[in-house]
Amino acid sequence: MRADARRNLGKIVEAAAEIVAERGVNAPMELIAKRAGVGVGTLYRRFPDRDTLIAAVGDHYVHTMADALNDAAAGSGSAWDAIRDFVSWVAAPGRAALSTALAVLPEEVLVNRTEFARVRTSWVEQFDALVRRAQAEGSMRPDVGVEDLIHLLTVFTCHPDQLPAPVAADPGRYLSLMLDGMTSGAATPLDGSGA
Amino acid sequence: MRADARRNLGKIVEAAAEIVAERGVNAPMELIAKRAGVGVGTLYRRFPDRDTLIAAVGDHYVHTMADALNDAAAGSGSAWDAIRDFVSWVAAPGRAALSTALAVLPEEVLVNRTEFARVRTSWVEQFDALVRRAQAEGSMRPDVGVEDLIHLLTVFTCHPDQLPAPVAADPGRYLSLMLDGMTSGAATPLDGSGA
DNA sequence: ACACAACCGGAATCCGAGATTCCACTTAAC
DNA sequence: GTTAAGTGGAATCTCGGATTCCGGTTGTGT
Repeated sequence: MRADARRNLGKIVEAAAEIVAERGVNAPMELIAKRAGVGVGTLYRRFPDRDTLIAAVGDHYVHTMADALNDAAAGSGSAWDAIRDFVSWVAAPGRAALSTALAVLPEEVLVNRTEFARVRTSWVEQFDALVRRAQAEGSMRPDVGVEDLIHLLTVFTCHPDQLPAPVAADPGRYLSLMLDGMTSGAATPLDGSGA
Repeated sequence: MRADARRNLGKIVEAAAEIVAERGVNAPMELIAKRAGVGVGTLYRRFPDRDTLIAAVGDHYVHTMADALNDAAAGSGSAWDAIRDFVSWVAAPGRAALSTALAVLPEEVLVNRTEFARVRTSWVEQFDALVRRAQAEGSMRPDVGVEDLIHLLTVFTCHPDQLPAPVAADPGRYLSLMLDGMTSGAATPLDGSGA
């Protein structure tokens, strides 16, 4: 493979990640090509069909998440703090919000994608461990689980188009509210002014 | 206007409300017609364009909300209880969840719709009063407002397609979590098993 | 019961967004 | 300098959905 071809491949996956985050799994291929600065032809040569491309995006995404979770967990604070850190990392503005997009993926797309499945599973496990740790600490209420956390993350990080504008503009505020709902103790103050 | 025509008109608005809740403001007209049990022709005769129809749906919707809020507020409990009641009413399964759909409406559609604007404004005001009352009671934290409540309601009641399946399946769970995040006191137990 | 205007349903037609193909033109690599 | 890999994007094909139109119905007044 020629050097420039490899370079383009990278640009395409990156662009696809952005566009998918913005417009969902069915975003026009042409948009992706444009964002990547290549022609549609190039896109199709590299990824014969949409699924292949999406799968590549999935791989990329799940790795990013795993790394971020690792970082958060490695911090010195409590498990709860780690969770809070990770959540706000995910909710940071400008961060590609692929979760929702990928969440609706039909299973077929990821079948045989062992790499993706492997990384994701281990990510969930690690996240789950963190949650249990936080619950053991007594800082998180016991009647919620990782799944709840993941779902909420998914909801609040999905693209602006899907969300009421004010929520999209400040997902962190609402995520924080939700986290407060998950503590066993008192609420912490929010960022904004409060309506 | 003939009696059957009037009857159809009602069926159409009702069907439109359902479909819009399910598929958003841009749902195929044909679906609406089918749901209403009429032909597309009939639909177009009554509502020359999509906007007219959507506006009608908006009127209908805002009235429903206003009534529900009244009922909740009229109850004997605390303001906070009233809020909780109203929120769960909105989140009840099967309830048409139009808010998100209508939220993305371009302003033009509702301009000149004085009826809609009037009812909505008064709804918001009443809701706001309730919130302030709850805050005065000390049961609701002071750094959130009606708008937050409305936004969150919007998020969790929007159509399944827009939401991760688990959230769509049990919006009440998440709504409850969010309400807990809004109390000044401790968290209350959730319905489900917890992940 | 009759006449007729208001109504109906839905087939037929029209339209635009986006997928996919194809090939003349570039350019990295040796 | 040669050439095979790589490129962009116009042209074509598809399909979902909007909108129109009209022959057939059905309330309604007499």
